[in-house]
Amino acid sequence: MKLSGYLLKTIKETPKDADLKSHKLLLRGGYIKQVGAGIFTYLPIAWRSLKKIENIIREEMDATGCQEINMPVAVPASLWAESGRYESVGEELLRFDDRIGRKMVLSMTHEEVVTDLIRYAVTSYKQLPMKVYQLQTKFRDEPRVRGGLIRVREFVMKDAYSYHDSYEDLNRYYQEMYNAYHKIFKRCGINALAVSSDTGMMGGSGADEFMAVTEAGEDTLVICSSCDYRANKEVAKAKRDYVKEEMQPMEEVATPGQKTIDEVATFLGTTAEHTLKAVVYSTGEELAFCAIRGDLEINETKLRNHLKAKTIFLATDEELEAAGIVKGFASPIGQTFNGKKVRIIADESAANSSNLIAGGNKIDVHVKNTNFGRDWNTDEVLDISSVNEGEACPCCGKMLTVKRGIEIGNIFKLGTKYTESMKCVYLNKEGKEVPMIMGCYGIGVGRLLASVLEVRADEDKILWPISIAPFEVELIGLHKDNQNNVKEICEDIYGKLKAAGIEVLYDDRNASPGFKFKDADLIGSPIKIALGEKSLQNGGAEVTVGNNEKVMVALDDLIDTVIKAKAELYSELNN
RNA sequence: CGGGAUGUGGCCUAGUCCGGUUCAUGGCGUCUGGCUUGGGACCAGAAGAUCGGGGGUUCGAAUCCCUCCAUCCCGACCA
Repeated sequence: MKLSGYLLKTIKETPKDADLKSHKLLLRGGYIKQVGAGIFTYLPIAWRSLKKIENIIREEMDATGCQEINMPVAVPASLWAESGRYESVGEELLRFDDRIGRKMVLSMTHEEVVTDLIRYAVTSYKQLPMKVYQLQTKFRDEPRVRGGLIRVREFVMKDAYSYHDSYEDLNRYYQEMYNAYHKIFKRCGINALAVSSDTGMMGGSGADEFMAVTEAGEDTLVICSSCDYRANKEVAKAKRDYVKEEMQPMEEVATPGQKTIDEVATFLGTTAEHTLKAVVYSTGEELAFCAIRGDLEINETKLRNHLKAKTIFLATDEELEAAGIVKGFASPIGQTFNGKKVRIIADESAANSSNLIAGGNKIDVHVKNTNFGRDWNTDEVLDISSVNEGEACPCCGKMLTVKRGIEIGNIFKLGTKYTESMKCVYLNKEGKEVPMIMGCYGIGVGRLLASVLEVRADEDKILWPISIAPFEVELIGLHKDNQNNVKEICEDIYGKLKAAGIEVLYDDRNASPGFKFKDADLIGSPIKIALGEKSLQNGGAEVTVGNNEKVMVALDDLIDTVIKAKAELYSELNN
């Protein structure tokens, strides 16, 4: 490809809307053009990279026996009604009516459509397992887009779905996918970290997320410094020692104006971990009165899952008042909640610690030496706490560390959530009708592209892994009006590179050298050839491979040198 | 949806508090001509803006007020 006439528009100044490194680079390099919030056009260089990522994914999916299909974006709402998600999913599912008033949705994921296909096409255990995938546009009306391609509303996703006749087989294939994912990301130049995760709106029994570790990430990861324990903070656990001692008699103390945990602890000359904190959440339908040790925080994901609620939020002052809860001085002890039904939920930390200082349920009063079981009680004791950096690993007890990550892929064990509701059944060996057992597996293609930049790029320079570079090689022609045949020589080299099966972008424009070099820094080819009068005087062309120093290569050796460098760059990625 | 911010030629930006000689500054980019080819050259000329939209106050509005919209950031949410 020659750069003259190529649809590329680089810019010097960073558009003010961009904040993240990847976003700035993608805009400056002319990879993407924003059309609306979270909606982008991809220019040729971006599209080339995306296609390469897609092909890597294809190869690895095919290798697991997954078959490529294509499903529609606009689908009848009735399918989503079958699974129940037409109602249960929020406004990120874009719903609309077609011309004769039929309810439609823009697919944000395809469990319903694919399950509709499988229940039609697969009816016997002899056909299982069945695995399909697609690379296709998703639309999600995200409440908040973020960071260029990191979080968008319309994007291409690889989504794969597998159907099995047993959990053993699902687990086996899940592991195969797990391995394939690592391979895909590695081939794209990223060492992804797999973490245990929440199943969210997908439902099901287990899930892992693949994370690109970077400060720009939206997710918080809890990672053991010693063993293999890794989890999204949403589900992470910690091993905690609780203070167990002989129960002392309860004692009311005046704590005028001391509302927060820290204030109370300081006022009474102790520390937050000897206190009991009450936090009240609402689902909109019921209140959850949560008791947790004062130094810990509620993990809203854990709580929401336990409550089986779509959303939860801190109870409003009105809700608290109606239930007779005294803000700042509340505790589960002797609560009547004005007769209202309020669930008391105890974090393990609160239920297992002795002699905690709790609220007195009266203004300016706290109570010392409160104990679960003796002074208050509930059937709902579980872990609803957030893990903090430095706590002990639940597996090995060593220190946990915290990092940020971008979720570039995820895999779910769905079980029978969709196959039951949509009657996706097969006949087993006994001739009995049974729902299939399902898994699903996603990768955000554009997000992966942006993540590669977040992880690998400099502030103003891109160096793509060769596997996903828009062009493997850029030939920078430094010539003016073909003086001393420099242009002819470049054309010749360009032709030979192409003939050797190398993807080369030839900068043949009539621009200044500085201009071309700056553009090359943004196009990010891992192999760059600078060829001009000066290099010819020095014996040939300058070749720069990756981050290495540039080397002078005689023209006769140039093609071989590039072929060799290319092979080495690929093998580094594949190991 | 809550909090914050911003909106001025294609891009970045001055002017906005304190209305009026700037009915709009400068740079980048674009176009024409010249010159130039090793890190975003130079010279000359040109095109390009109803100052996000609407309404209001005023003799007069980019500037003040109301309202709507859009975009970004934080939070909520997120297969």
